[in-house]
Amino acid sequence: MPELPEVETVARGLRGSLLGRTITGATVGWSRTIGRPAMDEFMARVAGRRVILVTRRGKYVLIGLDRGHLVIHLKMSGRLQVTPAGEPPDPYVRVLFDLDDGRQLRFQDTRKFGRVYLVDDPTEVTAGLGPEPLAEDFDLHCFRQLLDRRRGRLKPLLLNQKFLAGLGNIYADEALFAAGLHPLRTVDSLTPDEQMRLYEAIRTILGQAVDSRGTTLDDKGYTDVAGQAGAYQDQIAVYGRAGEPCLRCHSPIERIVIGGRSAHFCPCCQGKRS
DNA sequence: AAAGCACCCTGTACGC
DNA sequence: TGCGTACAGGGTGCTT
Repeated sequence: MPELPEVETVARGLRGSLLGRTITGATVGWSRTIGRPAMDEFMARVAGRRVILVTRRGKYVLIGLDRGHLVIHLKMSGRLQVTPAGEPPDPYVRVLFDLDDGRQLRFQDTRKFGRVYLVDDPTEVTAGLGPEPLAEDFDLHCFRQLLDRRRGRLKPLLLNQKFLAGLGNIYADEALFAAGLHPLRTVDSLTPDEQMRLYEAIRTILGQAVDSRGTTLDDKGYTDVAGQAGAYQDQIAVYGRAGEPCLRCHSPIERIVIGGRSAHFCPCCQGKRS
């Protein structure tokens, strides 16, 4: 599932192959994939636009055009691939962009949860997002201020994109493990030292995952723009490891459901109480 | 503000 | 072997 590190890897890959290219046309295979404007207007307005910028905000890929911006969320199963001309069609391609060099940018998405927007200003889509956890100016002081305005349990908070942009289920669980914090711990129960550990854990885990070009859990999982898998799955400590021994203390990893979402943790290394 | 849940989808895992 | 069903997952929107 693409989270910040995967989306960052995709954005970097796209930057190399899309910058300066002109989109000669677009074909939509599943109309609901287009968030806005309506499908026909989308196809008409994107044709002839040149790519001048590729960035990321939270889990969104932002493709700046000479007029307007494509804003793309991969959700669970979305993939962006740049393919050579003549590549055989993929059954899960939802949006196809033809490029002026003969290649294609393909948005593939088996689950159809992903969305592609064409807007004048990316913040029309991303306005509600919290800060970027890897931004240089996102320091411990900022993080403490964010925490002070929140209540409730840590796991749902880390998944809340309005709190912090970019964490998903995998890296939220990994960050809580790295910080030694139980996912059901509440924000207001954190000591200053625990706040710092959580801050450091989020930054360290995300940074390492970006360096590893993301997590690919299985052959159907995430890949980068060239179709290559990430490598962070080799460093996963708790996510998807229920019943397996903790890498630190060998206790069996537990899996519980919090707010309708799975949470994986070591009951020994991540005590419920501080 | 937080919590719980249905919804959007489909491949896959599982029970019989 | 083959069928039906539950489930996973991110985000939104609704209700409590």
